[in-house]
Amino acid sequence: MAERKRQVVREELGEVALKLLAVQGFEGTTIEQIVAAAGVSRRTFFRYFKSKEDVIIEFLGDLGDFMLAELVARPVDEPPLVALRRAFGAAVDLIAEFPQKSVALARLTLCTPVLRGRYLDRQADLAREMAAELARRAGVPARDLRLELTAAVALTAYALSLERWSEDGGDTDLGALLNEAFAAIPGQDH
Amino acid sequence: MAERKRQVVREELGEVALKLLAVQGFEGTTIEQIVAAAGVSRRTFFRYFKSKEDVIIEFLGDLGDFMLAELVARPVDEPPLVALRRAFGAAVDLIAEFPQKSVALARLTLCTPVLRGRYLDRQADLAREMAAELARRAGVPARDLRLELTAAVALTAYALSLERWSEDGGDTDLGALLNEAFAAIPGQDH
DNA sequence: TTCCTGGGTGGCACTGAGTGTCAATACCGG
DNA sequence: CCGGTATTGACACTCAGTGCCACCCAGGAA
Repeated sequence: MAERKRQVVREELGEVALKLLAVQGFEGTTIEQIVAAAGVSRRTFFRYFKSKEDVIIEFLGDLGDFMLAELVARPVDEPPLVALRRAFGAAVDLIAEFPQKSVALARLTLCTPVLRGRYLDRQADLAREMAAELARRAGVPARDLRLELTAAVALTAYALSLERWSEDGGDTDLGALLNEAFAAIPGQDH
Repeated sequence: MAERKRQVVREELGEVALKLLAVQGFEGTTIEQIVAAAGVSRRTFFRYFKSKEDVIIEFLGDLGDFMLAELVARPVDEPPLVALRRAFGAAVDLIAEFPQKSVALARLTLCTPVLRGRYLDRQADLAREMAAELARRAGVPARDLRLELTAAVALTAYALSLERWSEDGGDTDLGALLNEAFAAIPGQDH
């Protein structure tokens, strides 16, 4: 009951914030403006989000968790790059369901230094976790150099696709971009 | 003349700051403490550094510029990954000249979220610039997917080496770690 | 109905980063 | 010794983020 209300306030705050941030830019928008538009106090904002960045970044966190879960769900006999591509494909489908919101989010993240930093940080973390999962599947010890590099290059391919997609304004087919980027990864034909 | 003095103050400020930050951590150290130890005013600090982060990050920026210059200086007929490995090797030699300072810098950067974000941001930028240089050498249009992925994976190999090296406290041979990491990059044998 | 208890909220004051402004000062050539 | 330029310090300000406390408003117990 009270839990429902919390979720509603949180989503409302997130929506209002994204709208303002997308229009005025990250640095150009103060928390004061966000909470005024949402009708809550400044103090309450910080009860829902650790920082201004977190309003935007939490979407990325959720998406990362989703991608990792998809990877875990892939059959164990798939080669690493195939499993990664399919896992990312599922995430891409999720993104494509809300193209306008995703583009706004991506644009804001990519052109705001502090957000881009947090995004890349999360990506590096994800690469580590994915490499660990790939190691588990392959039955080799964690922190395998090859697998860490594989996860990193796959995530870079994904990031490049997303970047170009958001530059195009979300018009092109993100799934196709992803496949193209994965096809450009060297050393997977043997 | 006055230019000399500026450089002296800047270096003194940088040294004092690094010492304090390494001991107390990034968040745990205030600008107040740094300027008190350096004997200048808070305002003056911000005349030399754009932000607290910049005291640390500027070293990374210089190193990145150096690596890029080394890459440009490599013979054009070297394959991309070889040219990158050699360029990084030169940077590694530079790092190995000041192991204690480099380890402090690396540790601080890697375990402070906001600094790690800036570092990764810089690394992504560098990957883009290096890919552009590789494209120029190869005579292909810029923004080549393969080359961007190559640059990104090479920088990841470098970053992984640096990470393990700093975890070891700088005891191991960073150059050897780098070669090992590059050897683990898939798809370079043909 | 009354009490009272707990989660959510707003107000307030505080720290710390970062910026603009201005007066003072130090240093240089003439 | 003097005038101009660059550096500095001091002060005031904005904004992010945090701690604290009083308040309010449900819902359960007497």
